[in-house]
Amino acid sequence: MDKQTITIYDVAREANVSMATVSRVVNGNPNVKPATRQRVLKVIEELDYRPNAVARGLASKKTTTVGVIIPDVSNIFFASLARGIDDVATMYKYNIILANSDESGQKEVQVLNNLLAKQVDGLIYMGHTLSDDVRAKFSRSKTPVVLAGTIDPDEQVGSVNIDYKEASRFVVDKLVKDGNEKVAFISGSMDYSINRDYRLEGYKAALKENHLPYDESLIFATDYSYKAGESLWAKLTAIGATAAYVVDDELAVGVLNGMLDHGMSVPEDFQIITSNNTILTEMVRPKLTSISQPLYDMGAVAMRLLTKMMNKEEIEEKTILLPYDMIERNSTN
Amino acid sequence: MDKQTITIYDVAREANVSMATVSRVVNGNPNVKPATRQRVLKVIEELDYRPNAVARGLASKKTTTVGVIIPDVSNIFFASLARGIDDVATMYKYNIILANSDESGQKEVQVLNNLLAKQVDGLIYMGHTLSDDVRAKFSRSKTPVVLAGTIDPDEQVGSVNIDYKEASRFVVDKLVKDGNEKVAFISGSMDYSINRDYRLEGYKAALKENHLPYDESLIFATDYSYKAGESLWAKLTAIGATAAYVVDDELAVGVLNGMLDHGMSVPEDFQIITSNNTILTEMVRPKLTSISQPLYDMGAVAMRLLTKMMNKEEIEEKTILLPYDMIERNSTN
DNA sequence: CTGTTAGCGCATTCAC
DNA sequence: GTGAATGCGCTAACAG
Repeated sequence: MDKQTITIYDVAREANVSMATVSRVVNGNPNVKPATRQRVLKVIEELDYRPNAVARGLASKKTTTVGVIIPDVSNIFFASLARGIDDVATMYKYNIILANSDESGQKEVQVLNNLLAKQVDGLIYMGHTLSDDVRAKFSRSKTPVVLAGTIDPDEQVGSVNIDYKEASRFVVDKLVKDGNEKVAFISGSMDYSINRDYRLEGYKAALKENHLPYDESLIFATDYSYKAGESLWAKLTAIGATAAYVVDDELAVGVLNGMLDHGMSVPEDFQIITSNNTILTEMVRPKLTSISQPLYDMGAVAMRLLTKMMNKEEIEEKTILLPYDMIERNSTN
Repeated sequence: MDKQTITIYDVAREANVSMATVSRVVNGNPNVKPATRQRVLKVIEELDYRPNAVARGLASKKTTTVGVIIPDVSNIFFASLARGIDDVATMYKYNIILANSDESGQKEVQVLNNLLAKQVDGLIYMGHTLSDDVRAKFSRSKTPVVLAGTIDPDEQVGSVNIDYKEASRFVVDKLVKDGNEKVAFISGSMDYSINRDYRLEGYKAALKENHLPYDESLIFATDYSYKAGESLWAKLTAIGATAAYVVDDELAVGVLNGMLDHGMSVPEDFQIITSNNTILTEMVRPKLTSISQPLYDMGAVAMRLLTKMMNKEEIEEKTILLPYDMIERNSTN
């Protein structure tokens, strides 16, 4: 039942060298005579020898794997980030242990312990918010951490985001300038710092700039789901809102379809700008105008930053803001 | 720079026992006197000791991690499977190393070597097809393998799917019975066994049952993309097709929108049934009728099967077919 | 350039 | 019940 496990000793014996030499050629150490290098390489080929990464990890204290904590892989937003992460990880010879957290504090802590036990060289964390438990563990651990698409007001660890406040201000300003005096802010939980301290602040700033009053009844805090959005049309029309900035695409599609299914026209009666520019925005009719976050790039940059940290390189700035954009489609004028 | 690395020896010393005893309590070995177990547990708590999984893996030859090869995490179809896989993996105390393959044979082989080097206890493979290289590696390796949502005509390794041929036959039959005499088959590459040997066969079977001729000009083999679908409307209408069975949701949405954007009505002028019942089918207007594959469950069952294989349990049947369904929405009559 | 020798942290016999 | 000893496969000094 034992699988043909070929070790470094087998190679050493066949090549008439010591295991140290084999180790050297495997690790690209230059201190090996070309001739013997060739010989060793040949034996490695013949025996189909593959270094045992676990033993390697134990001896070198490096596993070349990073832990990635993600709320839910089947959420396109996070999955896009994950793809960027994995591509850069592969580029730098790292593997990724992917762990779903469901945004549950308890599960996050458990997952984190697990990842740390597996001796990951670094961690990438994604989520709508960062619990105190988790933040505490991060700062206690010596393992480098980077947040991707995730806000931490403390800025104790690395992070890669866009400027959410400014992006929010920008699109709300557009909505107002296009003639909407009652612009709704449709968001997920206000417990999330990103919604409360960044996007809502941007929303308020835009109103202020345009000398419009802040009206709390225009603020909708729900969950990030299609269903939640679908049921919002009644309240929105009742209150006289003529436009909305929505913080999540599925939610926005819900709002859109709720409107359409109840006889409203978009953008004639109601205008919508959403936040994530996922492919959904192109698939619905009318297509949705959206802030465009470079999701793939955010993941990629986060992973790149992490490689630098793991490599103990100098980091110029560990809080990175990537440029955002606004893609105008047919849900606005 | 060394992180406070607390080992089993530290615990042993503090608890006045040997490291063997600590190992026993950590691993739940019953041969430990309750009193000393308590003492050890207490010290573990105090020192915040966390067993090093790498050392454990080297000593026990088990890493409690499985490799998952996925074409692209940001594809909702595979991501849904991945979510099911991870949930069950977590349930059985396994972690997942996720690796994107882009369906590239070369990358797959590389990824596979990598995963094997990391000593994963098992492998789950997803993809539209299984290359000979990869299949060869699977049968040569002693590491258990399960395919999820992936066809292998050989049936040498475990697999979890739905009955693609039957599902295809079923929906095409419906389309025909609803009065469509020219039903298009819109597929990805015919190099993929799943399209060529299963779905197309189901399509042919349905035609035959209904005494309709097989017309090759109704077969469209393109790639799985929104854009590809969007441009198909001209050919479809030119040939007089009044309905289509589409093998991928993004592709189907493309077909739908292509039709609508060019003045056709769905389902009045053209009916569509798609294959994966992802959330996309609910987000477009009209909503798409779809075969429903239990994606999450397929992933979950695949992982469950793998745990059995890793545990060397008896497997009654390693080629599992899960039930499919058809969800009728508004793209059919 | 190459070989020898220690561990890395833990599971696992084998004694006691 | 518990402890001492061995080895998993490899990296990393240290000699030579």
